[in-house]
Amino acid sequence: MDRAPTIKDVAELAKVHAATASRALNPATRSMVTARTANRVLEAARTLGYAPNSAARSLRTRTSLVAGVIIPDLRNPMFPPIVRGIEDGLRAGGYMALLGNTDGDPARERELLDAMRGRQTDGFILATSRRDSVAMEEGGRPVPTVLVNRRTDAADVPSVTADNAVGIHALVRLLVAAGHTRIAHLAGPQDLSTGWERRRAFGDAMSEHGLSAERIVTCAGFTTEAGLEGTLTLLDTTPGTTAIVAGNDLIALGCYEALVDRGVRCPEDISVTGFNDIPFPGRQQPALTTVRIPHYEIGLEAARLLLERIGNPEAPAKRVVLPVEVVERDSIAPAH
Amino acid sequence: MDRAPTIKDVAELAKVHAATASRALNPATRSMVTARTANRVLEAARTLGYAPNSAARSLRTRTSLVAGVIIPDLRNPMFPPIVRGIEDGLRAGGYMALLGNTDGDPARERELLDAMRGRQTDGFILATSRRDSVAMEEGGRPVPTVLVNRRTDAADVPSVTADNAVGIHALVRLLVAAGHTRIAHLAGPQDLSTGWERRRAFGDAMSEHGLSAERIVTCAGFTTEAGLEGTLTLLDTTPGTTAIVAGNDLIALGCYEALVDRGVRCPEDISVTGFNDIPFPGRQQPALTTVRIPHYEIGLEAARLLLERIGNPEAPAKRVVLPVEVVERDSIAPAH
DNA sequence: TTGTAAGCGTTATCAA
DNA sequence: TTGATAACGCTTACAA
Repeated sequence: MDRAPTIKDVAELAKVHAATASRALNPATRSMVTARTANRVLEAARTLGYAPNSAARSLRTRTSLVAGVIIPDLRNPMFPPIVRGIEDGLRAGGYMALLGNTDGDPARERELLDAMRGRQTDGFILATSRRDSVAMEEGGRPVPTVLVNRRTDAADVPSVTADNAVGIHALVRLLVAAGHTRIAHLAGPQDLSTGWERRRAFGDAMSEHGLSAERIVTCAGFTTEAGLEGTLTLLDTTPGTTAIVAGNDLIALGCYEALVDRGVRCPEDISVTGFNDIPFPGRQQPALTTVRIPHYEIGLEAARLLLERIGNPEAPAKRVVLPVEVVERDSIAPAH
Repeated sequence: MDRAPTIKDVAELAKVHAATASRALNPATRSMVTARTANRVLEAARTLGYAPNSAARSLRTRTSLVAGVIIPDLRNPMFPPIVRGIEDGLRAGGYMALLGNTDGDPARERELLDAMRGRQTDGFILATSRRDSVAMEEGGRPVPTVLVNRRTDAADVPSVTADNAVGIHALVRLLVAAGHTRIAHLAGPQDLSTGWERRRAFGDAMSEHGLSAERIVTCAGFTTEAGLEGTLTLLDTTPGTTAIVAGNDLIALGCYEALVDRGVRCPEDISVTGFNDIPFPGRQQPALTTVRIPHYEIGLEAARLLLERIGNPEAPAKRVVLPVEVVERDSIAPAH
């Protein structure tokens, strides 16, 4: 045998027709066949080491058992555990993941999406959506899609996100308990749900404590550089700030740098908090108080949702929100 | 149009036969067609938003433009940059990556390999090979495969690895320059090329400096736990050790823990070095002197090699070794 | 240069 | 319950 065995080879060995072999091989149709022939076919398949040709199957059934997973950059420590969760979740349904990075470039995202659809991908898990992104469709039918970590304003696409509001409320509570009142927020980009929800939650949390949320600077991105810039602006425009709630851990890191530049001590002069609890390259000084989000579980749940969605594309879109947990470290000190 | 456009739709719109459309669409065969018709077809394809059905193409051509990438665990910080490099390298050849994690389980690896082969994967990039792993074949023909980071003893499979020998030599030179002579090695598993090559290089480097490499303990794995265990054994069996060359960064981290347990100070009492320069979760104390390997480039080069291999499976197997760089931090002190 | 036709391996429909 | 047959969309001899 110098080529992979086909279902015809199996059928021949089992002395049945290819169609019968197909029925015997597929668990869903196995009941259409007598147990005896089913066994003969299975046995033949085993001895030949038969594996179905998925290209042929895809062509015929119009499904591929492959899902596209699109993220900004795998090197962002947010994503490896999420992607791992996705992979494990997909595996449970016999699916595999086709992975693509966009570096945040919408054009690149389009390309990837097109290329993956051309490859008969059955659905997508996207970590790249913006608040105004719209649901994909193909010939009037929605393409099964699940958003992960970020979501759109429109509620028509299923999503799995962390509980941003609860996380921010907990951080603000911690700061208030430490005596802070002049608390600022380094917001993330407002076209991303994460940036927007956290900013909104910050406003809500402040008013709950009878404080006004006026010390807000919006950063250009969820990056260290943007965090540095944002902090400098913040220090220049809102004197008296004693605590900063950063939009995420990277912004908090940039904040650390800016504080050092300006000779401001953390946490003695200004307390700082992050969000996400990503593993840091190298040392953080001081260790950052932040909100841990369940990265792996977010991915796992997203995969489950996608499998559901593929099974029933018309079902209402679930929006799953997973609980978070505050991790107290050394970046908060009592207000002076 | 309630279904994706096929090449027939394109042909119809361009008023040519499907075969002609196919020739016009494929850059390799475009010269068989007049420029005028080629343009008409391309134009028609664009207006319809045509994307070729890859299942049909795969079925016909027996290639899928998909490569399988198999790693132990994406959450190991070694792998994200490697995988990202792979993806970028594959993209250059129009390929995409199907990703799978094995958690180091050979059975799981077999499953993945089979599942991916069933999906017509054109080749594999494996980060999971052991020294005694054998080249895969299918019907007598080798399955195009490239090994990353680890390789087999047999030289018949292409691989891309970091220069383990140079890295270890540089570390030993650093320690010797700091006055150390009683230098120990916490070796990684000897069935992995990384563990074996580093151990061998340690022996060579020591003799080059006229020192004997007798203080060696082999750890059960490249993990923090194994590093802790190994260090305890080392301290118990080889008194007088003033420096430890750990098999990788995780082993070094375990070493740190063991030293703290035993009340030994690092680097004052014992100097420690790592390998890989992975981004650490949280803080390391003291910052680890280690060898940085070019993760991204390793992945990129592996992808290039795979594309070459797919193009010409019979060509001799290249074994690419990429240069490394020592990163001096705070975990080495002068010998007392 | 273009059209015709066959076939890749599977599964769904229809008939026996 | 099983077999025959057609079709999925594409590429490639071969013929025109």
